Amino acid sequence: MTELAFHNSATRRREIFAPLDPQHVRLYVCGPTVYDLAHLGNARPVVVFDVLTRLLRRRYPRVTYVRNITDVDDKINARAQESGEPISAITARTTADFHRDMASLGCLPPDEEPRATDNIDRMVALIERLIANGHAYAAEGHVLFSVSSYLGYGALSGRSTEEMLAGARVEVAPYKREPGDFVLWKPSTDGLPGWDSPWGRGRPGWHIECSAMSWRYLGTEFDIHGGGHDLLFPHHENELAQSVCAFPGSRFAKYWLHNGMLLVDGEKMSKSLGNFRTVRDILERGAWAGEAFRLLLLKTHYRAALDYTVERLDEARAELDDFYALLARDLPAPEEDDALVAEMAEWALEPLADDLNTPLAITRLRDLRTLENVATVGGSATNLLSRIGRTWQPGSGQAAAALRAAAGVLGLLGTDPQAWRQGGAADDTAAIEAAIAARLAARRAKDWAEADRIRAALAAQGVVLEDGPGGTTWRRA
RNA sequence: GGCCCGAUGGCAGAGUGGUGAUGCAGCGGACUGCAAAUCCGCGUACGUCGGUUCAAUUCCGGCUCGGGCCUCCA
Repeated sequence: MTELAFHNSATRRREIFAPLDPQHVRLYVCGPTVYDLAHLGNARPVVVFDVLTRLLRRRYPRVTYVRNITDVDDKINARAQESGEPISAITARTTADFHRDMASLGCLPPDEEPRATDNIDRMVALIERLIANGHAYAAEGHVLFSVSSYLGYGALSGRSTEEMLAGARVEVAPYKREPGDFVLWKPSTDGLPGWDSPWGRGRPGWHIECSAMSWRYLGTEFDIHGGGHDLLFPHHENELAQSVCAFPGSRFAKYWLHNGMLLVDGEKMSKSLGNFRTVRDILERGAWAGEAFRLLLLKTHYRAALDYTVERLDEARAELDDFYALLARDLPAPEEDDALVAEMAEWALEPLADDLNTPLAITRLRDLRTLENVATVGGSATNLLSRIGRTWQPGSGQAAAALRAAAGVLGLLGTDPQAWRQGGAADDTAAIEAAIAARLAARRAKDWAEADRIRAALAAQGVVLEDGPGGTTWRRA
């Protein structure tokens, strides 16, 4: 099997993946701040790292995937103040919405999903270590990380302290020793969530929670840290600084993976810009929409920017229609250990080993589709086989089985094909079948006018007929 | 202003130092009573100016344009 290689943001180059413990791969991905519905941009890392995790699971005996829930944050506080809804209600509801939306996109839950508020003691312990190690200081109820105490600061995001100050947009506050120092702990007034600590009643800064939760579930060193590219600085830079300084000699994450931004009209989709569309908006388009959006995301390499349009969503849907048309056929099922099926599936997935090249893997899925169509419906795959350098002559059902297996690793094509094609209002199924039988009778009698009239009537109610060698099948448009 | 990334045919999007993926749309053919589905075939591309090379879309540099980060942000 081809060895895995990923682009490591920390070194800005492609590196062979060698886990710290080949028996147990560990990864941490930054999760949502639960104050509002997830937007399309929020969904990208969830889908991307879902595929990565599925890939790792089929190659390593054990994988632990941790993704946090940030349920203490000033944006949540602000939302509660605006709406009057209690914080706990907002975070509980938003977390449930997030789970539902991500499941609709075919994402499996992480192994651990810690909440920040359940790990305050860990954060306090971490901050105490940082103070003891001379990397943090308390001032006016705040605790700050001293950036100048850590020589490696800026290495991850590739910027020097001078460069960061050149922008001169860092917040200057009287309690800071240096402008670049960032908050680990801050005081809370009575109306705000707070926890008792050695520095008084307060709440954690944003960055410290990920350091605390990755430490708890994965230890001081683990394999992969993922997240959106916009988190590289300052969030991940600060996380790294905190963790390495709290545990001298440790390296924190070995590989840093960052997904590119999702754009709309050429601009980053974000809540602060107000140009976002929620996942829920997409899902409301129909039962097909979740998987179509997932395919849309995976048709672009994870590190590239992706411009979202509704046309692309429709295109992804049409492509899934074609895949499901094939899978809906009554095909013979190959043996469990069919060698050709395994070989074809492995070939289709091979591109994932090269920095998660999902677009190329999807191209190979299409090739498997053509091979199955040729085997089942007829035609020639000579040029296709020559292009891919293979001599496969799969029998009916073999390429389809490989397609199913390979697509499963991408989290695609898992829907029941009949449900995909004929889902929706189910109470007219008998009437449709009856109409098809009537049309068949008309065709036998060569009454083409009547046959076409029935077909047109069905089309008017959104039902498309397909006359195949095995009889007539139908789907909803 | 600083740092980073990108620029491929009508659209989307891989990849490669030399015989130019793939999908959608378009065109032609096979099949079909006619369609649909399916199969086969066709066309247009590598932002720009230089450099290296026998050979560059692919490597290097300048320029232009676009995006991201530097502040909450997936």
